[in-house]
This record gives sequence, structure tokens and C-alpha cells, in this order.
Amino acid sequence: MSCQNAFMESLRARGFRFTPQREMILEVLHHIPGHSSAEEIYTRVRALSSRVDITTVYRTLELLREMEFVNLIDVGNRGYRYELVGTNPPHPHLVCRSCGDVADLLPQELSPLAECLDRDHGFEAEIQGLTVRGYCAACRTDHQPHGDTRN
Amino acid sequence: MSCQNAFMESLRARGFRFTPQREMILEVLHHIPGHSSAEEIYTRVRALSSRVDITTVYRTLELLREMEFVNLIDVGNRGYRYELVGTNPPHPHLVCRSCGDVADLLPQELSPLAECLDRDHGFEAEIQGLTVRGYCAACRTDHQPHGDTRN
DNA sequence: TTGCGTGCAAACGTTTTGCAGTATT
DNA sequence: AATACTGCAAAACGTTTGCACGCAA
Repeated sequence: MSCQNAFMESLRARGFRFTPQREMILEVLHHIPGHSSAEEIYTRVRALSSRVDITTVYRTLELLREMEFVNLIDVGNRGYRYELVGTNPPHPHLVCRSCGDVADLLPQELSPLAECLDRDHGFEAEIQGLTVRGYCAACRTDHQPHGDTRN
Repeated sequence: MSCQNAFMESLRARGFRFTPQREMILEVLHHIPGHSSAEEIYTRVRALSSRVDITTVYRTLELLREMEFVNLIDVGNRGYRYELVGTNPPHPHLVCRSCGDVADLLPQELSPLAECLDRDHGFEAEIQGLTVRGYCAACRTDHQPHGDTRN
């Protein structure tokens, strides 16, 4: 609700418009588990109205990202996931290669890593956007070491 | 050279064939800086012979990956990079968001991270395939905080 | 009324697949 | 001779862009 208003005001402050499509997409983001693909969000929005195109979903998500209302997660070579920032700051994620599950990390869990990369390589790591792939607790027991080992 | 032979024998051991295309692709991999895209490899191979298709490059790279002759690096949403394993085991990388440069890390540099993710989340992290994005020493001084912040 | 936002269609860049012909074993 | 491998063309995939119309301000 307050996020809706914040978005509306953010838009108006920039001379942008608050349209029914944008409202619906934000609405859906509030009622979705998080870590959703554009396609998933699109499907949910279509359930509300068939007069929305996936193009609009992408464009709105990009707008929301620019305004820092959503966090963009790169889950590898095919596609992104989106999540409402809400009260959470951007944070790193764990992505399971077997079940595709996305889990959250706290930024501070990786600050030792960031410090080490800065100290040893002069590299400014983007911890908030970091995605670590591997196998989650549920999948690691039954995953095949000789299965698909692509990154 | 010895890699060429090792590849040849690996192929034969599996009933596969050692073709001029495969030879050329391996040859190119030896004379290329590393962290190359399929397209870059393709271009170099075409310089040797126009009778090679990019499809064959992809298929050969996949074969080389299966046989652990090349390491596959996921550089995010825009494709993969390939590098000869050679004497180096697979390892994590740093990718600069500004200049696109790819730098190597030693796997052991991230073992504290792996241990922490295992201990706290039961997550088996794929350290060898990990790609950390951010800004390299050369770029971080002059990078715009308001530039493209996509993951 | 202005011009931002939209749906549609088509393009995009990289990777994969189907297929019939080619060449290695 | 058998069949793995190839080039070509086309598809796949998620995402982006061009365009004319529609609608919020």
C-alpha cells in the first residue's frame, strides 16, 4: 500500500505516469513469493487482466529497478529474477542448480569476501548482486556428481 | 602439443573421432589469451579455414568441457567464456562491469566462503564456477555510481 | 492537448537442434 | 561399410526495440 503510494509519487516526481498496468505489476510483486521471473510475473498479471503485454512487464520492471523498488537477480545464462526491495536492502543469493531454488544471504555474510578481494586484488566486488550457484541442502544429497556440471 | 595428443587419445578412448575442425579449435585455444567467447574462438578458427561452422565450435567446446579440457565461465546474462584448463584447475573469476576484463582467482581464496555457506546454510557452493562482478582496480576510480547497475 | 505509455510484431544475440550429406575409423 | 561428425538452416530462449495508437496528466 504505502509502497504503491511511494511508487506513484516517485513516478510523478519524475514526470512519469501511474497507469493501471504499473499498478497491477506492483500489486502482483506484493503477492508473489519473491525471486520471480518476468514470465511468472506476466502470468500473474494476465490473471488480473489480459490487456497487459510481457513487454510492459519488462519495461515496468526496469523502471522499478531504476527507482530501486525491485532488486534484479542474475540467475545465470538464461534470465533474471526480480524481487521487491521493500524494507530489505539488496543482498546476495544462493541459486540451486538442481531445483532452481533461490535463497537469500545477508550482505554482511559476504563482507569478509569483499574485504579479501579489495585487499588482494584491488577489486570492488558487487556483493549485493552476487549469485552463488551450487546445490541446496535438500538437493545435495541426491545430486549426481557426473550430471550437468555447467556453470 | 601434448594436450593435442591427450585430447586425441581421450577422443579415441571414447570412440570419438579426431577431425581437422577439432584440431583447429584446440589449436586456437592454445593461442588465445583465455576467457574467450565462442564467437571469438570461431573468428580465429575461420582465419585458419572458412570450412568451419560456429555450430561445430559450440559442439567441440561442449565436448572439451565434458572431457575437462576447457573450463566454462558464466559471465552473466550475456554468454559464456571458455578457457583451456591446461595445468590450471577450474577456478573462480572476477569480471569488471566497466571494461569487461576477466581475472582469475585461486579456488582456495574462496574456501572460507565455501565453508561458511556450508556451515550456515547447508549449501554446497560451486566455487570453481563462481563469477564475482564489480569494478577492477583500473576502473573503480573513474566509474560512475549512477551508470548501468544491472547484475 | 501533450507526449508518455502501451500492445503488437518483429528483431535481437547467443546457444541449440534437425537434417541430409561428408569423412574418419 | 558403418556411423560419428559436419555445415547449413532454422528454432529456441529470454529480452529488447520500432512503431502507431491510446490514454494519463
